[in-house]
This record gives sequence, structure tokens and C-alpha cells, in this order.
Amino acid sequence: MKLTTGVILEILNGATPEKPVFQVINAKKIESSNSVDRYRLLLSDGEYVYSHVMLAAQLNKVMENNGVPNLSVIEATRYLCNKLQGDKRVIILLDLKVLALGPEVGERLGSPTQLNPNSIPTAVAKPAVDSRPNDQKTAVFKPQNNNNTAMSTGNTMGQQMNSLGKKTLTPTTPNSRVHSIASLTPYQNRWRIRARVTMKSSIRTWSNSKGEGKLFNCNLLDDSGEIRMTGFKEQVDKFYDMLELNKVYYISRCTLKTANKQYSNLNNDYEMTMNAETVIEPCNDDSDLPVMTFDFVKLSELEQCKPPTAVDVIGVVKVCNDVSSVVGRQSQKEILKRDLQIVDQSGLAVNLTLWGDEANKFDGQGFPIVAVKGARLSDFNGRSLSVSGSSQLIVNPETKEAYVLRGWFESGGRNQSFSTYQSEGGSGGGQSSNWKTFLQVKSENLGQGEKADYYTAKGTVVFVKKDNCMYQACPTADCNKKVIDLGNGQFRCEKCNREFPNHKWRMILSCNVADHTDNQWITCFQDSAECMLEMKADELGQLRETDEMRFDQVLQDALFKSYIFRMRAKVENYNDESRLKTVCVAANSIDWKEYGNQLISQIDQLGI
DNA sequence: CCCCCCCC
Repeated sequence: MKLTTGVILEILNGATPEKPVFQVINAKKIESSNSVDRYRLLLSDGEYVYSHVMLAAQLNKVMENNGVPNLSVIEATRYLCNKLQGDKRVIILLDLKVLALGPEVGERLGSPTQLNPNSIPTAVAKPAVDSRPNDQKTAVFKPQNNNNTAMSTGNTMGQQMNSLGKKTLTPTTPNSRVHSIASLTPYQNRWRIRARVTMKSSIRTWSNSKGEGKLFNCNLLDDSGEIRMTGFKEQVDKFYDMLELNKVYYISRCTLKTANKQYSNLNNDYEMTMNAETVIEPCNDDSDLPVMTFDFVKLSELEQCKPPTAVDVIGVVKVCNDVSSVVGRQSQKEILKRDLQIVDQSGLAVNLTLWGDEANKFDGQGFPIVAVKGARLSDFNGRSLSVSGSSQLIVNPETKEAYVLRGWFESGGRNQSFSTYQSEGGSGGGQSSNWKTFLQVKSENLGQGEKADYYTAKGTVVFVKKDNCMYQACPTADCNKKVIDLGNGQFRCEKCNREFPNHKWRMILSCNVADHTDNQWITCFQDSAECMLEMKADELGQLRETDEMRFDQVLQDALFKSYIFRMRAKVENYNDESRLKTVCVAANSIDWKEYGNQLISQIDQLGI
């Protein structure tokens, strides 16, 4: 971990080397009564320690989360140096990447001496570091191998650094005041906002009875709120390439309309559409605007999220499947899709589906990291994620989370085994597992609703009813109707209206199962009954007729065994009497590791 | 002006 020795002096003398590496010796919060708090850093380059260093307010969150503890080695991905009155110079860090956390570094690197801000040597220690032309310089801040754009910003870099200290104001109409997004309504027409693009969709085309065309949309954010903006046809050509994720623009003259909440998850009653009059200009001074923030949910915590919902996730793409195509159920259109399996430090692997163009273009080589803002969580296979229209996918983001994740993956994470949600609780069947104790089943009045309630419970068989636990059924494959023994070797099925020389055995096993809270009478049909009795119904039927002692023993042996039960509970009414009828849909032997994880997540859920 | 998150 090498510091860029001597770089502080270079910067203070007007040089603009890219991505200098510093060590943060100390950070101090400067409280402000009339503005936002700011952090002041003591920064070392190994040669000098400089104290006039400020952090852009947008990075406050990182500091508050202790993301840059003392002694951390950082790379300044964006910075500038301003001259103040009296020729004082202050370095402002706009964006940084933590290369090593303080505790890992553990010591001051090099033997830097304090630089007196009032007498900065003019001599630059080293020759100019970067002799490349400017047009190359600006390009460096694009993230590596990523055509989806990155969350590390940086457009303004070139311009800002080339105009150190002489900050340009608005590119045009400098005197027209900037409105806040929250103040926009359809009832005003002279406005201008300054906002950051926090989501940018790909270009989509449509074709319906009203016509066809192309469009895209993006989300805009300022410190008052957010709004969705859509561009059609000509505006796609005019503005799509210009608008970049995470960058800031002055925007005016769009058409405001009431947002259809059905299609938008943004907190704004309105949305806007670009029109022929729309003006959009880049804004180079963006350090004061909020940036896209993520509220990452660990993959193991998806268990506690109730689908369907939107979550922010980040993970390493462990498996990247080929693109395939499916036909949309209602649109009847062919849609491309690609399934990824992402993993994180929580030891879970979850499916993440990409759609359309994004699926097509995705390059899964080299275990990329993906961050998704607003991924759609469904309960398919326990838990599944999908990059929906309102999600933003970012490949190989330059954030601390990604850095830590990469470190974990490369240092062994890639070789560990991961749990998945799919096999959880056995059957699943598109349902989330909905773990309950038998006491909860009663206290939460499961099965009282219109539809049956499904739940999962661990229980122990404490009683099995022997009487009427099996019956002779129609031998036709799909008919399980009870047959009438005609006493002449023939069995009659009323449903099939036929007589058969044989029958099959079907089970309806009534059991009482208990957990540590309560017990529950349940009905087990063929599959679950065979599972619990560890014998096929036909064999058991034979036994019942030929060896009742052994038959009894089979039922006896079923007792005091524990299973993960999948239940369907529904209150049934007959003769003015209502009672909860519980059918065991599946009885699965317990995978103790998985059950242990389940208990851990339940404990986590208690929040203690 | 569109998208209703697609499929298993």
C-alpha cells in the first residue's frame, strides 16, 4: 500500500495528478450552526502531513459510519484545491476510495513532517506526474469494464481540476434562480432545477395500437426530493447520451404531469416529460448535491424482507448463466433474460435475474460485483431478485462495500459453500416459508381468512390415529375415490362407474404433532403419511391385512420423530361449528444445518 | 406517447 509521496506539495502548487493515495492521520468533525457539518482531515502523503483538508459534505455519511477510521489509506478519486484569502490553500476531497482501513494499516506510513499552511514551498518535489493530454484524463474516472456506468461520479473532474479555484457558475442564464424539485408543480412553467441523475434506464421501444416509438427514463435528485423524467423519441436522441448516471444537470422546460403511482416508486406526486423546449445543461459544481445512496440488505437478511418489495443489494456474481428467452404471460412478447447467482459474506447465494438488453449485454467474466438499487424481491424459490424497470444495476461499483466484498471473495469467500433459499422448509412452492409455532398458529388466527394460510413449523409426532388411516381406492391413476368391496373380488368405483379386480391403498393419517409451545392435529395424505411411516401405502395395506402386529409397530415407530412440516390451515364450518383444519402438505426430515440457520435468522429478527 | 417487472 504505497502513498503517492510528495503529492500534497504538487497539488498545493496547482498540479492535478490522478488518484493520489493518502493516509488519513486524523479526522475532525467541524460542527456548523448555520450550515451542514463538515469533516476536516489531517492528510499524509508519506512526506508531508497537511491539515487544510476538507471533505465534501456528501461524504459525511461515510465518516459517520466510521468508513474511514484514522490511519486508513485512501485514494482521492476526485478532489480540488482552492485558494482562499491570504493565499491559503485548502484541498477538498470530493470522492474517495478506501484502499485499506486504518486498523489494517495500524501505523503511520513513512515519516511525514507537518507542512505549514502559511508557507508552502513552491518547489515541487517531483516532476509533473501526469503528462497525458486532458482528454485522456477525464476518461480515467469511468469505472473499469462497465458500460452500465458507475456510481462513482466524476464527470466534473476534468473541468473542475483545470479551473482550480475559479469555479464557473451556471453555464448559461447564470442569474435565473434554481428551483427545488419538491417545489415543482404542473401549474408553473418558468422553473429550473439542478439535480443529480440517480437512475437511468436503457432505451426501450414500444409498439401498440396508438403507435410506436422509443423512450427512456431517469430519476433526478436534489436536496429537496426526487422526480422521474421521461424522454421520448427525439428527446432520446437529443439527451440520452448526455445524461449520465450520478452526474448533475440544470434542467428546465419539461412538461409536468401527475405521476401514476402505479408505475413509480418515487416520492413525488408529479413526474416530468421532456419536450421540444427542454433545456439540459451539465453542471460541473456538484459537490453539494446529495448522491445516490444505498441501503444494502445482506443476502441473509432477505429472509426477513416480505416479498414483493424493492431492496438494495450488492454481491459477487458467482454464476452467470447464458441468456435465454421467455414469452411474457400477458404481453405474449419474447423477453430476454439472464439468471445470475450472487453471493455475499453472509453465506447466502441468491438468484438475480436481468432482463432485456441488460441481460444480453451483461458480461459475467471474472466474478464481477453487482450492486442493484431497488432490486425486486420475490418469494420464488424462497427468495429471488430481479432487476426491474425501476431498478438501477451497477457493475463493479467503486464503493467501500464493493471493495470489502472483493477482498472477502478473493481471500477465500469464493471457495466457501453457500446456502440458498430454495430448499428451505422443503416444499416452498413459490410461498415464503412463514415459520410459525403452533401457539402462533392459534394466537395469530391462521386460516381465518378467505384463503388458506400456509406455514412451516418444526414439530414432533406425538400421536397417530390408527383407525381409518387408510382406505381402498380406485386403481385408476388419477382417481383416488374410495371403492366399494363387492365381496366377489371386484371393487366398484362410483366415480369411474366401473368395477376393478384390484384396488390401491390410500392414506389419510390423522396425527397430533407438538412443538415447545403447543400441539396441533393435522391430516396427512398419501405422500406425507408414507414419509412419516417410512413405508409405501400399498405395502402398509398388505401388512394391515396380513400382519396386524407389524402394522401396529409401523404406526408405533412413527411416534416421537420430528419433521419440518409444511401446513395448509383453513377454518372449516359445518353444523354451526367451526374448527381449524390443518393439512400437512409435506413432512420433511430436518436438515439441521439449515434449521440452525433458520433459528439464527429468527433470533436476528428479534433484534436483541 | 410508456412501464404495470415479465419466465420458472
